[in-house]
Amino acid sequence: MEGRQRPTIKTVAARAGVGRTTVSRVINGSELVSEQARAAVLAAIAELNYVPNSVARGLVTSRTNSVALVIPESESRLGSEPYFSAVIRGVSTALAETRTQLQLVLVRDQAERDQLTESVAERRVDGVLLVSVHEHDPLPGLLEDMGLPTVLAGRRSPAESLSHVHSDNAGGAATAVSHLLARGRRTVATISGPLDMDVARSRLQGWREALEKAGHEASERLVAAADFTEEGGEAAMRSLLEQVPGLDAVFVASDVMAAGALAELRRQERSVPDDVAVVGFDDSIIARHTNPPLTSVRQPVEEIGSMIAHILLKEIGNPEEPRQRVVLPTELVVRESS
Amino acid sequence: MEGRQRPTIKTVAARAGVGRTTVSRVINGSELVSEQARAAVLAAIAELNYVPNSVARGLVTSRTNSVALVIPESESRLGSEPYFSAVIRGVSTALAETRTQLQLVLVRDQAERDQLTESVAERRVDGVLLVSVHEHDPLPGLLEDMGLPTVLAGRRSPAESLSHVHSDNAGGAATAVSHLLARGRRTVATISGPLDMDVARSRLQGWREALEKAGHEASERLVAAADFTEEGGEAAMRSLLEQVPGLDAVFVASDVMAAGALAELRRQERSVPDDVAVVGFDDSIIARHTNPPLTSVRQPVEEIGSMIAHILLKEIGNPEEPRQRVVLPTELVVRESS
DNA sequence: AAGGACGATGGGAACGTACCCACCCGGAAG
DNA sequence: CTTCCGGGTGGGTACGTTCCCATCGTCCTT
Repeated sequence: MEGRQRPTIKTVAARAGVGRTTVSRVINGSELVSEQARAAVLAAIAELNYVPNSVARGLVTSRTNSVALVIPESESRLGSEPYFSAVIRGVSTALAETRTQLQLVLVRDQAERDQLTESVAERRVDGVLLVSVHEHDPLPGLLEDMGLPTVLAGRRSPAESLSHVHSDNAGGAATAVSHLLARGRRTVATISGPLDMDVARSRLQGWREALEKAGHEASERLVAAADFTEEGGEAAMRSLLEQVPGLDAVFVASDVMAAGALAELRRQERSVPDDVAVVGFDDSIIARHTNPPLTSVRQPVEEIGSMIAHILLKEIGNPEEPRQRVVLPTELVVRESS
Repeated sequence: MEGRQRPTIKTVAARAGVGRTTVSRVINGSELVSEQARAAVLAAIAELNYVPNSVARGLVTSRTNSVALVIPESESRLGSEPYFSAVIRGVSTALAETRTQLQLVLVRDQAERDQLTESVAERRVDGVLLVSVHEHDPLPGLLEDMGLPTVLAGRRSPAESLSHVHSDNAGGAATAVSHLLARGRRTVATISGPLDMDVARSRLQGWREALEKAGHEASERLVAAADFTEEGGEAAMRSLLEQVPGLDAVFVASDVMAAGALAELRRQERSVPDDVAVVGFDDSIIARHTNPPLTSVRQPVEEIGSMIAHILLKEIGNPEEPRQRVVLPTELVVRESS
């Protein structure tokens, strides 16, 4: 009794005393079927415990009802960045409504990247969600050329041609810097992300604009770029303190880097916020637990996730759908570090 | 030129001047094909840029080359617990070697649970990985009945019948408690996880054994159960301090709960570690950032992930494979909270 | 020199579904 | 009473692959 064959549409048809097509119509909710036939089919389905074979269906419809979420990051980041988890949650929520499967693809090295493009070429997914894109990443263009619906969380550049969703990075950064200035800080440095990422450039731009608007000079000496890791933040803070010993505030483009910066400040016995005020970005879990708790720019990450999923589903449904660019607002959460 | 049809195996066969079967043989690495034919086929594949259609293949082989990773948790946990991210990384690493796709399924409510069982019934995956199982979770049994290869991270109970991998929870907890006793603590309380989870019971058991081995009484008054959340940890700490005001140490069954406990201790102006020593479990990123940094039991989470994936792949390859139970060692990481 | 044996090959069938199209039948319109 | 129309129905076919089996040489054995 164990290995019983799964019933097929043919079994159901025989049981219900109708043709295969009628069963198919009932399953797919067609109107052109009599009440009587529908009832018979439904009963047969229930009795036989029939479930349509989605692979066979996919073969004929050439749809897989699954999308890939691609996270192209070095190993260290998925672990430390709650950002990715939140995106995953949002995507999963949006997808759950439409019975679309989520394929998670972590791309860490060239081998995994090749595998991804091959998997995409095999048409195992109907569309692709891309997170954390770098400026010269070949993947988005590749997907675009293949005609596969693609939506980005973030963008390669302000001229991004694919649909994308991101938060108001420049605005959030500017708010953070204005907040620091409003508290009387004079010399606001910044630790930026990798400058081949638009998200890093935008936050840097926000810092610059806020300073200039307030009549300060946004000197290059006040900028240190890092790589969104804790160690990177630490090293950047060290370098800033060397370059500009008199700084009294720093806007850090991510909480994880800010945690590193705080560690370095502590090591150099600079008190936070008395000597140096610090503001992070993301308002991730870490922000609440640093010493002192970190003021941070909150971005609606989960919403970004659900929104890219929604847009992708729409583009899968209709490839002619116009591309969308969505910007979501940020919010400053003030804690004790500033 | 945009919407060109993808080449099929038939196109390739015609191009190479051979039959479909020969092409299929070349693709699947069969030995029974002449060098000459193989070369012709390979050339045709390259020229046409042919990629096999995995859906069609799946239809006949009834294999999808994808496995599901099911994370059945309330929304709050995937975000806060680096545990899940680490498992995902490990699984992804192991799967990448074999070109197996990873379907991520977040199960948060009944609707998503129904969808999961349906998706499994549709045979869209070759096997299932289950994380964070509760004692009376119906899902593992359901999967077992369906004959679908299933491997757990953790176990429902010590009598778990499915293959599973977990860390030495009891041993890790005992080490933590012994460490506290060795530092001269007299009254070691504990905050446990939900007692319908084996992982929580095992850690509680480790606490109990270590106390008894040292000649202390493991009184029930020293135990407060929480739900692995920060707020839960906070409330549990509060209740312990009410019950046992004289406690001088607490072993907390997760870092996230420990962070909550630290917050409550701070509020009640108990100094850590001077008045109360605290040890957590997981050695997650949070442990390094609490105030003070948290002593914690490290478990090899990423390794758990890659191991469950490996075992699952083996069972998919051969369903007769004997069930495995793997226990991985833990390690105490001492920081300033103890 | 004839009979196997074995490597190489290709055609047919099957996997389970959706869709095209032809068919049947009853009621409304002429 | 015939004709037409359209709702309801089911058989044939296609989707792209793998596997079974039959066929065809060629080389080795007796």
